[in-house]
Amino acid sequence: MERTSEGHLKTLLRTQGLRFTPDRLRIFRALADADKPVPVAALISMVAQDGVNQATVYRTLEQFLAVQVVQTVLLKDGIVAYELVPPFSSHHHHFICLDCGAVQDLPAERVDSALDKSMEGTGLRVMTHKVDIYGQCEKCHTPSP
Amino acid sequence: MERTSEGHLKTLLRTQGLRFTPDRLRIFRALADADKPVPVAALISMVAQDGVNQATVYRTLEQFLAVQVVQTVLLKDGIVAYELVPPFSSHHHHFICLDCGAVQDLPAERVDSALDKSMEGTGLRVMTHKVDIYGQCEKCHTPSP
DNA sequence: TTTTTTGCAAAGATTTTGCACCTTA
DNA sequence: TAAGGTGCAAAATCTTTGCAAAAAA
Repeated sequence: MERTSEGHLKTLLRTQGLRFTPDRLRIFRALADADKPVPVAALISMVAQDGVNQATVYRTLEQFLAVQVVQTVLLKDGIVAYELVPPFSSHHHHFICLDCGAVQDLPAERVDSALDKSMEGTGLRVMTHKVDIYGQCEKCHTPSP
Repeated sequence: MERTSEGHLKTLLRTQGLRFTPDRLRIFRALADADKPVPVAALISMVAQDGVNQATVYRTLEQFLAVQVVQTVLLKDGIVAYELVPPFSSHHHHFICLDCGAVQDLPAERVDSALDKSMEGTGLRVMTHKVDIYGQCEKCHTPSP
């Protein structure tokens, strides 16, 4: 049986009563290739080359969000971007540079356990979380003329 | 000298070459009163009662964001909301219910220190961070017919 | 009095929709 | 062939702008 990420997408979509179509796969691949959060506008132009209509992108993102294929992330200046979530990508956190807007992934383990511990006994049922750290990346705080 | 939050806002705005106006104060108060992240649309209607124009809300949020009076937060379904940041509000994290969308603040200490530790030696200059935890609030996972 | 802010209403963008046609399962 | 998905273009929304009048410093 298929063990690829795309195979898993196919299974997941079908399980949810959705179809595995060429357009959906193209959108999925664009997100996988980008390997960082992508704003809708950027995603639209990325897949436009493959002939995917923008209405399809909006509709697909809504579905992907509903079935947990993607999640939204806030970039600098309040721009919303989309990225794949586990198991389509690794669980990680973000470092967002407030100067240049670059986003880099951070391994999540260290923070995760502290986070879990801090939620014990709250009566809240934790399903997932997002940690975004903001500051200056190396490039932006390195001395320059 | 003034020690109130509004006094501080006044000082901050002036320091940044911005003016302390009635409309800006109204918007600030609406956010303070809400005491939780407010989507733009909601903020617009809240202050509309006080006669604040919607263009003013957009312009003010942009300035408040620039001078760090507010920050953006992502609610369920990718809705962007605004909330005051320290020292205008306490530093905290969010718990967002994936069922009903309710947001509640969580004390931040426990996670913060783990977070700081995890960033040591990365070469990144941390300025702030956001931690959003998603799951089901008590109401939503309490047994019901 | 100088500089910024605001209102208004129009312009521009972004998203959503309806419906006929095409695909997947 | 039944249930979804997609394209298209219009409609509905949401945001931004220009400019003249009003307000802050």
